[in-house]
Amino acid sequence: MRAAVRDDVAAGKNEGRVCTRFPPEPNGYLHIGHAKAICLNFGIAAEFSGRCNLRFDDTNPAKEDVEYVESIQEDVRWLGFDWDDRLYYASDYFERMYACALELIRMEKAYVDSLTAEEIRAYRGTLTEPGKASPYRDRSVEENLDLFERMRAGEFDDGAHVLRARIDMSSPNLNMRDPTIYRIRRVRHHRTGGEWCIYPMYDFAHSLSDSFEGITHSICTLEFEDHRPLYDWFQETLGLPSRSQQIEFARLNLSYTVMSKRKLLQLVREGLVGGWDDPRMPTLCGLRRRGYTPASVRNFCERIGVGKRDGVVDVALLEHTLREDLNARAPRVMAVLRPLRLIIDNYPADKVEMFPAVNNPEDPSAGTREVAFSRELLIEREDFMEDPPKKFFRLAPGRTVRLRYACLVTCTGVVKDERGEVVEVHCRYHPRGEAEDLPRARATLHWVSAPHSLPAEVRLYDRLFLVENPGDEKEGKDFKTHLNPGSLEILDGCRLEASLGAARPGDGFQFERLGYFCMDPDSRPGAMVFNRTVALRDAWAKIVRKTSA
RNA sequence: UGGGGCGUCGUCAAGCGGUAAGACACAGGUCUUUGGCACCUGCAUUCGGAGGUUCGAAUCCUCCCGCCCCAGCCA
Repeated sequence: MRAAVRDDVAAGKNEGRVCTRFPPEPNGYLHIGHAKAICLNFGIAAEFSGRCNLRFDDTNPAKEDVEYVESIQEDVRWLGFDWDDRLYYASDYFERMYACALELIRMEKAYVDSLTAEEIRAYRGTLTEPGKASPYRDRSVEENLDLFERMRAGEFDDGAHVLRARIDMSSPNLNMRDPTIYRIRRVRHHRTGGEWCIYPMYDFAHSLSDSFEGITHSICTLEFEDHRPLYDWFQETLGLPSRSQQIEFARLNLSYTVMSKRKLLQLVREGLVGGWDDPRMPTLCGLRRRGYTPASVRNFCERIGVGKRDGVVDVALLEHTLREDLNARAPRVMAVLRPLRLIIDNYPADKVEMFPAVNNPEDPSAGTREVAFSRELLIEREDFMEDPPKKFFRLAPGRTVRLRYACLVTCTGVVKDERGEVVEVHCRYHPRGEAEDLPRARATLHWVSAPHSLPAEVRLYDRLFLVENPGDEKEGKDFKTHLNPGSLEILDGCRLEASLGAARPGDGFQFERLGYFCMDPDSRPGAMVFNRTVALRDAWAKIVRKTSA
């Protein structure tokens, strides 16, 4: 891909100029598949010191809406790209396109067809049989001009006539069998209002728009490969001064998720997720709410490469670029998701100490903060086991562990409720001097001081689907049958260290030893909500998995 | 049985006639006040298959096999 562009530049094509465009249709939210296209178009332009335009392909008013043109701009900006003042709309070119259509009619390269949609389909032929000419194919230029002008004037109902390019009804490429280029749609357009009642089709509009904008490289996905001859035909036949090279690439597929607009829309419509920005969605707004950083998405797009092979990229790679970025910049903090009371018997009840804690070991400039320590602490329930297996080296009766940034403690006993459940762990701490003589603690636990901690709700997310390729609906299996019932787990009663009281929605942190979390916009004063962006890699979980398997 | 594409490690992906990069995943190990991070090691005698050309082929030729896309007045 880059090589092709490089060759064109080297060959002096377009005077070495490079101009690309990202052309979304404003009929849905952008997802990570679009991010690949965005990074490609803006990336190539930047690499060859060219320009990349943002152009809305708004030629089908029945499906489009301003809601989408706004969200799309927000998402592209969030990803970190800038189109300066080059924000365009295909609808801005309607008048010029109409003039081009008139021109095609005069050249006898287009005609008004009055067949019904069904008839046109029947006349088109099949994959193996050629199509046959419409009885209206040889209308005179005058009649075509008259009819087409009256189409624009609004004299006909939807579907009464269409304008077709006059190419070759027996072409083995179905796209060349006199494709429709204008249809009547008496629908208000979100930008042109009631000005038009005929709208151009994609192939015509896209080819012309690219030429009008001086696009040198028109990057699109594989399914348009068959359209390239038609794309070229419009520019050549009309003798447009600016020609562009269409280059195709394979769209992105991610394991354990779906990417088609139709399926994503279905998830939203049927309430299977909370909305377009549900943190489990692969939409850019969903990823943003989940806590993904723009850099992590960009790096991901960089690493997957670009080719014409359609495959499925492992989400593990996305998670890797995410952790890589978050590890470098997320402030560390201590939070306990499933609290277990830990009492330090030899620590005075009214004493409170402040210990300095490192904000980010990967970034010394992030500094330190103070965390409160007291007799009553809360630790993670899964960090204590009454009867630990061999490789478990966290807290257990008689065991000594380190409390991060604080001290060494040894478990002296437990308190159980009537059901035999451990509800309290008792320990003895080792003051400096004594601690040095102890054998090295094999584990370090995170904790919070019970009286100083803050309550919060934490939402744990997992992959939305249970199978690698849920979109593959062969054998009639609906993709929704693969939904993961455990993709969202809500934890209440979590306790956070006091410094989190200053967090704001969108802020991301590493909850030490647990994962990366970010504050959700659902948070209210006194009722914080955090989303788990991604868990830390977990060697212990791997051991558990292996020994139980 | 028409046309257009694509087949290199579990997953992406370099390679463009000179003897298989890299990343993720995976497996071991070192380090460690995060069982995180970092670091080290291992991981395709082989490039969908079979022939052929060549001193030499993943790269060129032939045939075969497999997968994807196209019959919207959607994009």
